[in-house]
Amino acid sequence: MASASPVVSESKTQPETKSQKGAATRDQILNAASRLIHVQGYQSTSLDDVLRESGVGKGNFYYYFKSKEDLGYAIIDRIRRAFIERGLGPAFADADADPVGQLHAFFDRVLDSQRQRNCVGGCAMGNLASELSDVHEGFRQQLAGIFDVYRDHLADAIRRGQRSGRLRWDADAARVAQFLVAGLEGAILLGKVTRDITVIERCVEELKEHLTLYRI
Amino acid sequence: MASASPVVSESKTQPETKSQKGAATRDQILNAASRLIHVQGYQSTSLDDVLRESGVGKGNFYYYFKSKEDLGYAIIDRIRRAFIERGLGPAFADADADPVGQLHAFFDRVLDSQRQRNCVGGCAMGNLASELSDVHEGFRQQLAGIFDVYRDHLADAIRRGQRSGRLRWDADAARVAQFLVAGLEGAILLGKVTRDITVIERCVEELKEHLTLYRI
DNA sequence: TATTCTGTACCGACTGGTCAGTATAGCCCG
DNA sequence: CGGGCTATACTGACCAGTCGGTACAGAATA
Repeated sequence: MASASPVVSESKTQPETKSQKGAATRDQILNAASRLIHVQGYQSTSLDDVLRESGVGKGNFYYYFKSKEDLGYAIIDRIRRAFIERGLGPAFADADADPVGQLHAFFDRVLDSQRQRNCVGGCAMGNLASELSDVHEGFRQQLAGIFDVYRDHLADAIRRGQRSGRLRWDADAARVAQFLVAGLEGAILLGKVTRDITVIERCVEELKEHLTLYRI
Repeated sequence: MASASPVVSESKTQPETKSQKGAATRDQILNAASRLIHVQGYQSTSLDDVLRESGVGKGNFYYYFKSKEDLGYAIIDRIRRAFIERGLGPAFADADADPVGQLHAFFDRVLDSQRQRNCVGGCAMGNLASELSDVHEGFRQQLAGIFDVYRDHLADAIRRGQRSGRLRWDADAARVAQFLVAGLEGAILLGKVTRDITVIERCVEELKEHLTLYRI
Protein backbone atom coordinates (compact mmCIF):
# COMPACT_ATOMS: atom_id res chain seq x y z
CA MET A 1 0.00 0.00 0.00
CA ALA A 2 1.43 3.23 -1.12
CA SER A 3 4.88 1.93 -0.16
CA ALA A 4 7.79 3.20 -2.20
CA SER A 5 7.90 -0.15 -3.95
CA PRO A 6 11.03 -1.03 -5.89
CA VAL A 7 10.97 -1.28 -9.65
CA VAL A 8 12.69 -4.61 -9.37
CA SER A 9 10.41 -7.36 -8.17
CA GLU A 10 11.31 -8.98 -4.88
CA SER A 11 8.83 -11.76 -4.42
CA LYS A 12 11.07 -13.93 -2.28
CA THR A 13 8.80 -16.42 -0.68
CA GLN A 14 10.05 -16.91 2.85
CA PRO A 15 11.31 -20.14 4.46
CA GLU A 16 9.24 -22.07 1.91
CA THR A 17 8.28 -24.38 4.81
CA LYS A 18 9.94 -27.54 5.89
CA SER A 19 7.19 -29.85 7.09
CA GLN A 20 3.83 -30.89 5.72
CA LYS A 21 2.16 -29.26 8.67
CA GLY A 22 3.84 -25.98 7.85
CA ALA A 23 2.84 -26.21 4.23
CA ALA A 24 -0.75 -26.82 5.31
CA THR A 25 -0.79 -23.72 7.50
CA ARG A 26 0.71 -21.64 4.74
CA ASP A 27 -1.99 -22.94 2.44
CA GLN A 28 -4.73 -22.09 4.90
CA ILE A 29 -3.47 -18.53 5.01
CA LEU A 30 -3.28 -18.34 1.24
CA ASN A 31 -6.77 -19.80 0.83
CA ALA A 32 -8.38 -17.42 3.26
CA ALA A 33 -6.51 -14.44 1.90
CA SER A 34 -7.37 -15.31 -1.70
CA ARG A 35 -11.05 -15.57 -0.90
CA LEU A 36 -11.14 -12.31 1.03
CA ILE A 37 -9.01 -10.35 -1.40
CA HIS A 38 -11.10 -11.53 -4.32
CA VAL A 39 -14.18 -9.74 -2.99
CA GLN A 40 -12.76 -7.01 -0.75
CA GLY A 41 -9.60 -6.14 -2.59
CA TYR A 42 -6.03 -6.24 -1.33
CA GLN A 43 -5.89 -2.98 0.58
CA SER A 44 -9.20 -3.40 2.35
CA THR A 45 -8.42 -6.91 3.48
CA SER A 46 -6.66 -6.61 6.81
CA LEU A 47 -4.27 -9.14 8.20
CA ASP A 48 -6.67 -9.60 11.08
CA ASP A 49 -9.39 -10.53 8.57
CA VAL A 50 -7.11 -13.17 7.09
CA LEU A 51 -6.08 -14.43 10.52
CA ARG A 52 -9.66 -14.67 11.73
CA GLU A 53 -10.78 -16.46 8.55
CA SER A 54 -7.88 -18.89 8.52
CA GLY A 55 -7.70 -19.48 12.26
CA VAL A 56 -3.98 -18.78 12.24
CA GLY A 57 -2.24 -16.62 14.84
CA LYS A 58 -0.44 -13.45 13.98
CA GLY A 59 2.99 -14.66 15.03
CA ASN A 60 2.42 -17.70 12.90
CA PHE A 61 1.55 -15.58 9.92
CA TYR A 62 4.82 -13.71 10.16
CA TYR A 63 6.64 -16.99 10.32
CA TYR A 64 5.49 -17.75 6.76
CA PHE A 65 5.31 -14.28 5.27
CA LYS A 66 7.60 -11.41 5.98
CA SER A 67 4.93 -8.78 5.37
CA LYS A 68 1.51 -8.19 3.93
CA GLU A 69 3.25 -7.21 0.72
CA ASP A 70 4.96 -10.60 0.64
CA LEU A 71 1.54 -12.24 1.00
CA GLY A 72 0.37 -10.11 -1.90
CA TYR A 73 3.13 -11.41 -4.15
CA ALA A 74 2.40 -14.98 -3.08
CA ILE A 75 -1.25 -14.57 -3.95
CA ILE A 76 -0.56 -13.04 -7.33
CA ASP A 77 1.81 -15.92 -8.00
CA ARG A 78 -0.88 -18.39 -6.99
CA ILE A 79 -3.44 -16.73 -9.26
CA ARG A 80 -0.96 -16.91 -12.10
CA ARG A 81 -0.29 -20.60 -11.60
CA ALA A 82 -3.94 -21.50 -11.19
CA PHE A 83 -4.95 -19.52 -14.25
CA ILE A 84 -2.29 -21.06 -16.45
CA GLU A 85 -2.54 -24.60 -15.14
CA ARG A 86 -6.28 -24.85 -14.76
CA GLY A 87 -7.53 -22.20 -17.18
CA LEU A 88 -5.37 -21.45 -20.19
CA GLY A 89 -3.44 -24.71 -20.27
CA PRO A 90 -6.33 -27.18 -20.55
CA ALA A 91 -8.32 -24.90 -22.85
CA PHE A 92 -5.60 -24.75 -25.48
CA ALA A 93 -3.71 -27.96 -24.79
CA ASP A 94 -4.77 -29.87 -27.89
CA ALA A 95 -2.74 -28.44 -30.72
CA ASP A 96 -4.77 -30.36 -33.28
CA ALA A 97 -8.19 -29.16 -32.20
CA ASP A 98 -10.03 -26.34 -33.92
CA PRO A 99 -8.65 -23.14 -32.35
CA VAL A 100 -11.89 -21.24 -32.87
CA GLY A 101 -13.74 -24.01 -31.07
CA GLN A 102 -11.20 -23.78 -28.26
CA LEU A 103 -11.69 -20.05 -28.00
CA HIS A 104 -15.46 -20.46 -27.89
CA ALA A 105 -15.15 -23.10 -25.20
CA PHE A 106 -12.79 -20.87 -23.25
CA PHE A 107 -15.22 -17.95 -23.41
CA ASP A 108 -17.99 -20.24 -22.21
CA ARG A 109 -15.89 -21.37 -19.27
CA VAL A 110 -15.22 -17.79 -18.26
CA LEU A 111 -18.93 -17.08 -18.52
CA ASP A 112 -19.77 -20.15 -16.49
CA SER A 113 -17.36 -19.31 -13.72
CA GLN A 114 -19.03 -15.92 -13.39
CA ARG A 115 -22.46 -17.48 -13.44
CA GLN A 116 -21.48 -19.77 -10.59
CA ARG A 117 -20.44 -16.82 -8.44
CA ASN A 118 -23.48 -14.77 -9.47
CA CYS A 119 -21.08 -12.20 -10.86
CA VAL A 120 -19.71 -11.52 -7.38
CA GLY A 121 -15.97 -10.98 -7.19
CA GLY A 122 -15.39 -10.58 -10.87
CA CYS A 123 -11.97 -11.39 -12.25
CA ALA A 124 -9.31 -11.74 -9.55
CA MET A 125 -6.58 -10.55 -11.87
CA GLY A 126 -8.61 -7.69 -13.25
CA ASN A 127 -9.58 -6.52 -9.79
CA LEU A 128 -6.00 -6.44 -8.58
CA ALA A 129 -4.84 -4.77 -11.77
CA SER A 130 -7.43 -2.07 -11.29
CA GLU A 131 -6.71 -1.59 -7.61
CA LEU A 132 -2.94 -1.82 -7.53
CA SER A 133 -1.44 -0.83 -10.89
CA ASP A 134 -1.12 2.81 -9.93
CA VAL A 135 -0.07 2.40 -6.33
CA HIS A 136 2.41 -0.48 -6.35
CA GLU A 137 4.86 -0.86 -9.17
CA GLY A 138 5.98 -4.35 -8.18
CA PHE A 139 2.46 -5.72 -8.14
CA ARG A 140 1.71 -3.95 -11.40
CA GLN A 141 4.57 -5.70 -13.16
CA GLN A 142 3.57 -9.12 -11.88
CA LEU A 143 0.00 -8.57 -13.01
CA ALA A 144 1.05 -7.22 -16.38
CA GLY A 145 3.05 -10.42 -16.81
CA ILE A 146 -0.03 -12.54 -16.27
CA PHE A 147 -1.99 -10.59 -18.87
CA ASP A 148 0.89 -11.06 -21.29
CA VAL A 149 0.69 -14.81 -20.84
CA TYR A 150 -3.07 -14.62 -21.21
CA ARG A 151 -2.85 -12.79 -24.52
CA ASP A 152 -0.04 -15.01 -25.77
CA HIS A 153 -2.06 -18.18 -25.23
CA LEU A 154 -4.94 -16.73 -27.21
CA ALA A 155 -2.63 -15.40 -29.88
CA ASP A 156 -1.02 -18.82 -30.25
CA ALA A 157 -4.42 -20.37 -30.81
CA ILE A 158 -5.20 -17.79 -33.46
CA ARG A 159 -1.89 -18.45 -35.21
CA ARG A 160 -2.61 -22.15 -35.20
CA GLY A 161 -5.91 -21.34 -36.80
CA GLN A 162 -4.09 -19.38 -39.46
CA ARG A 163 -1.62 -22.16 -40.16
CA SER A 164 -4.39 -24.74 -40.39
CA GLY A 165 -6.27 -22.57 -42.85
CA ARG A 166 -9.21 -21.83 -40.63
CA LEU A 167 -8.41 -18.18 -40.01
CA ARG A 168 -7.33 -15.45 -42.37
CA TRP A 169 -3.67 -14.60 -42.63
CA ASP A 170 -4.28 -10.89 -42.53
CA ALA A 171 -5.52 -11.06 -38.95
CA ASP A 172 -2.99 -9.62 -36.50
CA ALA A 173 -3.02 -12.49 -34.02
CA ALA A 174 -1.52 -10.55 -31.12
CA ARG A 175 -3.86 -7.64 -31.68
CA VAL A 176 -6.96 -9.78 -31.91
CA ALA A 177 -5.89 -11.76 -28.86
CA GLN A 178 -5.30 -8.57 -26.88
CA PHE A 179 -8.76 -7.43 -27.84
CA LEU A 180 -10.35 -10.70 -26.77
CA VAL A 181 -8.73 -10.36 -23.35
CA ALA A 182 -9.97 -6.78 -23.09
CA GLY A 183 -13.47 -7.81 -24.14
CA LEU A 184 -13.58 -10.54 -21.51
CA GLU A 185 -12.22 -8.34 -18.75
CA GLY A 186 -14.62 -5.58 -19.61
CA ALA A 187 -17.52 -8.00 -19.78
CA ILE A 188 -16.73 -9.43 -16.35
CA LEU A 189 -16.45 -5.92 -14.94
CA LEU A 190 -19.82 -4.93 -16.34
CA GLY A 191 -21.33 -8.13 -15.03
CA LYS A 192 -19.93 -7.38 -11.61
CA VAL A 193 -21.29 -3.85 -11.43
CA THR A 194 -24.71 -4.71 -12.89
CA ARG A 195 -24.89 -8.11 -11.13
CA ASP A 196 -26.45 -9.35 -14.36
CA ILE A 197 -25.05 -12.46 -15.96
CA THR A 198 -26.87 -11.76 -19.21
CA VAL A 199 -24.54 -8.79 -19.70
CA ILE A 200 -21.60 -11.17 -19.84
CA GLU A 201 -23.55 -13.61 -21.97
CA ARG A 202 -24.22 -10.95 -24.57
CA CYS A 203 -20.62 -9.83 -24.60
CA VAL A 204 -19.45 -13.41 -25.10
CA GLU A 205 -21.87 -13.82 -28.01
CA GLU A 206 -20.52 -10.65 -29.51
CA LEU A 207 -16.96 -11.84 -28.93
CA LYS A 208 -17.75 -14.99 -30.87
CA GLU A 209 -19.30 -12.87 -33.57
CA HIS A 210 -16.08 -10.91 -33.72
CA LEU A 211 -14.11 -14.02 -34.59
CA THR A 212 -16.23 -14.52 -37.69
CA LEU A 213 -14.43 -11.47 -39.07
CA TYR A 214 -11.38 -13.66 -39.52
CA ARG A 215 -12.98 -16.98 -40.26
CA ILE A 216 -12.36 -18.36 -43.72
CA MET B 1 -17.02 1.39 4.90
CA ALA B 2 -18.42 -2.09 4.46
CA SER B 3 -21.42 -0.42 6.11
CA ALA B 4 -24.76 -2.14 5.81
CA SER B 5 -25.64 0.33 3.08
CA PRO B 6 -29.29 0.77 2.20
CA VAL B 7 -30.66 -0.60 -1.02
CA VAL B 8 -32.32 2.73 -1.59
CA SER B 9 -29.92 5.45 -2.61
CA GLU B 10 -29.58 8.35 -0.23
CA SER B 11 -27.25 10.75 -1.89
CA LYS B 12 -28.74 13.80 -0.27
CA THR B 13 -26.14 16.45 -0.62
CA GLN B 14 -26.00 18.29 2.67
CA PRO B 15 -26.76 21.98 3.28
CA GLU B 16 -26.13 22.54 -0.44
CA THR B 17 -24.21 25.66 0.63
CA LYS B 18 -25.51 29.16 0.95
CA SER B 19 -22.73 31.43 -0.21
CA GLN B 20 -20.34 31.47 -3.14
CA LYS B 21 -17.47 31.02 -0.74
CA GLY B 22 -19.07 27.92 0.65
CA ALA B 23 -19.62 26.50 -2.82
CA ALA B 24 -15.97 27.16 -3.63
CA THR B 25 -14.82 25.27 -0.55
CA ARG B 26 -17.09 22.36 -1.37
CA ASP B 27 -15.64 22.33 -4.86
CA GLN B 28 -12.08 22.33 -3.56
CA ILE B 29 -12.88 19.26 -1.50
CA LEU B 30 -14.52 17.54 -4.46
CA ASN B 31 -11.62 18.40 -6.76
CA ALA B 32 -8.96 17.10 -4.41
CA ALA B 33 -10.96 13.99 -3.56
CA SER B 34 -11.65 13.20 -7.22
CA ARG B 35 -7.99 13.45 -8.10
CA LEU B 36 -6.86 11.29 -5.21
CA ILE B 37 -9.59 8.69 -5.56
CA HIS B 38 -8.92 8.35 -9.27
CA VAL B 39 -5.42 7.01 -8.65
CA GLN B 40 -5.59 5.60 -5.11
CA GLY B 41 -9.14 4.34 -5.02
CA TYR B 42 -11.93 5.27 -2.65
CA GLN B 43 -11.02 3.13 0.32
CA SER B 44 -7.34 3.93 0.32
CA THR B 45 -7.91 7.65 0.11
CA SER B 46 -8.18 8.89 3.67
CA LEU B 47 -10.07 11.97 4.71
CA ASP B 48 -6.78 13.37 5.95
CA ASP B 49 -5.36 12.95 2.44
CA VAL B 50 -8.24 14.92 1.01
CA LEU B 51 -7.96 17.57 3.73
CA ARG B 52 -4.23 17.98 3.22
CA GLU B 53 -4.62 18.19 -0.56
CA SER B 54 -7.51 20.65 -0.45
CA GLY B 55 -6.25 22.73 2.47
CA VAL B 56 -9.61 22.40 4.19
CA GLY B 57 -9.95 21.66 7.90
CA LYS B 58 -11.65 18.58 9.19
CA GLY B 59 -14.47 20.43 10.92
CA ASN B 60 -15.12 22.27 7.73
CA PHE B 61 -15.29 19.05 5.75
CA TYR B 62 -18.03 17.76 8.00
CA TYR B 63 -19.89 20.96 7.50
CA TYR B 64 -20.31 20.10 3.82
CA PHE B 65 -20.44 16.31 3.92
CA LYS B 66 -22.03 14.18 6.57
CA SER B 67 -19.57 11.32 6.11
CA LYS B 68 -16.94 9.89 3.83
CA GLU B 69 -19.71 7.83 2.26
CA ASP B 70 -21.61 11.02 1.48
CA LEU B 71 -18.49 12.34 -0.23
CA GLY B 72 -18.37 9.12 -2.22
CA TYR B 73 -21.90 9.61 -3.52
CA ALA B 74 -21.11 13.22 -4.40
CA ILE B 75 -18.08 12.16 -6.38
CA ILE B 76 -19.90 9.44 -8.26
CA ASP B 77 -22.59 11.97 -9.10
CA ARG B 78 -19.95 14.38 -10.34
CA ILE B 79 -18.35 11.71 -12.51
CA ARG B 80 -21.75 10.89 -13.95
CA ARG B 81 -22.50 14.49 -14.83
CA ALA B 82 -19.09 15.14 -16.31
CA PHE B 83 -19.18 11.99 -18.40
CA ILE B 84 -22.62 12.70 -19.80
CA GLU B 85 -22.18 16.44 -20.30
CA ARG B 86 -18.63 16.45 -21.57
CA GLY B 87 -18.22 12.93 -22.94
CA LEU B 88 -21.30 11.21 -24.25
CA GLY B 89 -23.39 14.30 -24.90
CA PRO B 90 -21.09 16.14 -27.30
CA ALA B 91 -19.97 12.94 -29.02
CA PHE B 92 -23.48 11.94 -30.03
CA ALA B 93 -25.22 15.30 -30.08
CA ASP B 94 -25.65 15.63 -33.84
CA ALA B 95 -28.51 13.31 -34.77
CA ASP B 96 -27.81 13.80 -38.48
CA ALA B 97 -24.14 12.86 -38.44
CA ASP B 98 -22.89 9.42 -39.38
CA PRO B 99 -23.24 7.30 -36.21
CA VAL B 100 -20.30 5.09 -37.12
CA GLY B 101 -18.15 8.18 -37.52
CA GLN B 102 -19.36 9.39 -34.14
CA LEU B 103 -18.48 6.08 -32.55
CA HIS B 104 -15.00 6.15 -34.10
CA ALA B 105 -14.47 9.69 -32.88
CA PHE B 106 -15.66 8.72 -29.43
CA PHE B 107 -13.24 5.78 -29.27
CA ASP B 108 -10.45 8.12 -30.33
CA ARG B 109 -11.30 10.55 -27.58
CA VAL B 110 -11.22 7.80 -25.00
CA LEU B 111 -7.86 6.71 -26.37
CA ASP B 112 -6.56 10.27 -26.31
CA SER B 113 -7.61 10.88 -22.75
CA GLN B 114 -5.65 7.81 -21.71
CA ARG B 115 -2.67 8.89 -23.75
CA GLN B 116 -2.66 12.24 -21.98
CA ARG B 117 -2.49 10.57 -18.58
CA ASN B 118 0.09 8.02 -19.76
CA CYS B 119 -2.44 5.33 -18.88
CA VAL B 120 -2.26 6.30 -15.21
CA GLY B 121 -5.55 6.22 -13.35
CA GLY B 122 -7.49 4.37 -15.98
CA CYS B 123 -11.24 4.84 -16.10
CA ALA B 124 -12.64 6.53 -13.00
CA MET B 125 -15.95 4.72 -13.35
CA GLY B 126 -14.38 1.37 -14.07
CA ASN B 127 -12.03 1.67 -11.12
CA LEU B 128 -14.83 2.44 -8.70
CA ALA B 129 -17.00 -0.30 -10.17
CA SER B 130 -14.20 -2.78 -9.66
CA GLU B 131 -13.38 -1.61 -6.16
CA LEU B 132 -16.81 -1.03 -4.72
CA SER B 133 -19.41 -3.19 -6.47
CA ASP B 134 -19.02 -6.06 -4.06
CA VAL B 135 -18.60 -4.10 -0.86
CA HIS B 136 -21.12 -1.28 -1.08
CA GLU B 137 -24.53 -1.88 -2.60
CA GLY B 138 -25.47 1.80 -2.80
CA PHE B 139 -22.33 2.74 -4.71
CA ARG B 140 -22.78 -0.30 -6.95
CA GLN B 141 -26.24 0.81 -8.01
CA GLN B 142 -25.12 4.33 -8.77
CA LEU B 143 -22.24 3.06 -10.87
CA ALA B 144 -24.40 0.52 -12.67
CA GLY B 145 -26.70 3.41 -13.56
CA ILE B 146 -23.85 5.27 -15.22
CA PHE B 147 -22.92 2.25 -17.29
CA ASP B 148 -26.54 1.92 -18.36
CA VAL B 149 -26.52 5.48 -19.64
CA TYR B 150 -23.20 4.81 -21.32
CA ARG B 151 -24.56 1.77 -23.18
CA ASP B 152 -27.81 3.53 -24.05
CA HIS B 153 -26.03 6.42 -25.72
CA LEU B 154 -24.03 4.02 -27.86
CA ALA B 155 -27.10 1.90 -28.60
CA ASP B 156 -29.01 4.98 -29.71
CA ALA B 157 -26.26 5.84 -32.13
CA ILE B 158 -26.35 2.33 -33.54
CA ARG B 159 -30.12 2.48 -33.96
CA ARG B 160 -29.80 5.76 -35.79
CA GLY B 161 -27.32 4.04 -38.05
CA GLN B 162 -29.85 1.33 -38.70
CA ARG B 163 -32.64 3.78 -39.48
CA SER B 164 -30.42 5.75 -41.83
CA GLY B 165 -29.49 2.58 -43.68
CA ARG B 166 -25.85 2.61 -42.70
CA LEU B 167 -26.00 -0.37 -40.36
CA ARG B 168 -27.66 -3.74 -40.70
CA TRP B 169 -31.05 -4.28 -39.14
CA ASP B 170 -30.12 -7.66 -37.73
CA ALA B 171 -27.60 -6.11 -35.36
CA ASP B 172 -28.82 -6.13 -31.75
CA ALA B 173 -28.08 -2.50 -30.94
CA ALA B 174 -28.15 -2.91 -27.16
CA ARG B 175 -25.95 -5.99 -27.31
CA VAL B 176 -23.40 -4.41 -29.62
CA ALA B 177 -23.36 -1.25 -27.50
CA GLN B 178 -22.85 -3.25 -24.31
CA PHE B 179 -19.94 -5.00 -25.99
CA LEU B 180 -18.37 -1.75 -27.11
CA VAL B 181 -18.47 -0.45 -23.54
CA ALA B 182 -16.92 -3.70 -22.31
CA GLY B 183 -14.22 -3.51 -24.96
CA LEU B 184 -13.34 0.04 -24.00
CA GLU B 185 -13.30 -0.66 -20.28
CA GLY B 186 -11.19 -3.75 -20.78
CA ALA B 187 -8.82 -1.88 -23.06
CA ILE B 188 -8.33 0.91 -20.53
CA LEU B 189 -7.71 -1.63 -17.79
CA LEU B 190 -5.08 -3.43 -19.86
CA GLY B 191 -3.48 -0.11 -20.71
CA LYS B 192 -3.35 0.76 -17.04
CA VAL B 193 -1.71 -2.48 -15.97
CA THR B 194 0.77 -2.60 -18.85
CA ARG B 195 1.32 1.17 -18.90
CA ASP B 196 1.37 0.79 -22.66
CA ILE B 197 -0.84 3.07 -24.72
CA THR B 198 -0.38 0.90 -27.81
CA VAL B 199 -2.43 -1.78 -26.07
CA ILE B 200 -5.39 0.58 -26.02
CA GLU B 201 -4.66 1.71 -29.56
CA ARG B 202 -4.83 -1.83 -30.83
CA CYS B 203 -8.03 -2.53 -28.98
CA VAL B 204 -9.62 0.59 -30.44
CA GLU B 205 -8.58 -0.48 -33.93
CA GLU B 206 -10.13 -3.86 -33.30
CA LEU B 207 -13.27 -2.22 -31.94
CA LYS B 208 -13.58 -0.25 -35.16
CA GLU B 209 -13.03 -3.45 -37.08
CA HIS B 210 -15.87 -4.97 -35.12
CA LEU B 211 -18.29 -2.36 -36.37
CA THR B 212 -17.61 -3.40 -39.96
CA LEU B 213 -19.53 -6.58 -39.10
CA TYR B 214 -22.70 -4.52 -39.21
CA ARG B 215 -21.81 -1.99 -41.84
CA ILE B 216 -23.85 -2.13 -45.03
C1' DT C 1 -24.22 54.99 15.23
C1' DA C 2 -23.21 51.67 18.54
C1' DT C 3 -24.72 47.06 20.16
C1' DT C 4 -26.42 42.65 20.05
C1' DC C 5 -28.05 38.71 17.68
C1' DT C 6 -27.97 34.98 14.16
C1' DG C 7 -26.30 31.87 10.84
C1' DT C 8 -22.51 30.55 7.68
C1' DA C 9 -18.05 29.13 7.53
C1' DC C 10 -14.22 27.40 9.66
C1' DC C 11 -10.57 25.36 13.07
C1' DG C 12 -7.67 21.67 15.20
C1' DA C 13 -7.48 18.69 19.29
C1' DC C 14 -9.46 14.57 20.62
C1' DT C 15 -11.81 9.70 20.78
C1' DG C 16 -12.19 4.94 20.11
C1' DG C 17 -10.95 1.77 17.18
C1' DT C 18 -8.04 -0.64 13.51
C1' DC C 19 -3.89 -1.07 10.99
C1' DA C 20 0.75 -3.61 9.97
C1' DG C 21 4.24 -5.25 12.28
C1' DT C 22 7.17 -6.84 16.66
C1' DA C 23 8.65 -9.11 20.92
C1' DT C 24 8.73 -12.85 23.57
C1' DA C 25 7.38 -16.68 24.97
C1' DG C 26 6.22 -21.95 24.85
C1' DC C 27 4.66 -25.98 22.55
C1' DC C 28 5.48 -30.41 20.02
C1' DC C 29 8.16 -33.83 17.72
C1' DG C 30 12.16 -36.21 15.83
C1' DC D 1 17.53 -30.88 23.17
C1' DG D 2 17.06 -28.22 19.21
C1' DG D 3 14.50 -26.50 15.50
C1' DG D 4 9.92 -26.17 13.32
C1' DC D 5 5.88 -24.12 14.61
C1' DT D 6 2.35 -21.49 17.25
C1' DA D 7 0.30 -18.04 20.59
C1' DT D 8 -0.51 -13.55 22.68
C1' DA D 9 0.42 -9.14 24.21
C1' DC D 10 2.13 -5.11 22.60
C1' DT D 11 3.69 -0.70 19.69
C1' DG D 12 3.00 3.39 17.16
C1' DA D 13 0.81 5.12 13.17
C1' DC D 14 -3.37 6.09 11.11
C1' DC D 15 -8.43 5.75 10.51
C1' DA D 16 -13.35 8.12 10.41
C1' DG D 17 -15.84 10.85 12.98
C1' DT D 18 -16.88 14.28 17.14
C1' DC D 19 -16.58 18.28 19.80
C1' DG D 20 -16.14 22.88 21.71
C1' DG D 21 -15.08 26.83 20.08
C1' DT D 22 -13.84 30.91 16.82
C1' DA D 23 -14.30 34.48 12.84
C1' DC D 24 -17.16 37.17 10.47
C1' DA D 25 -20.99 38.58 7.79
C1' DG D 26 -25.43 41.10 7.77
C1' DA D 27 -29.79 42.06 10.07
C1' DA D 28 -32.20 43.64 14.17
C1' DT D 29 -32.39 46.55 18.03
C1' DA D 30 -32.21 50.84 20.36
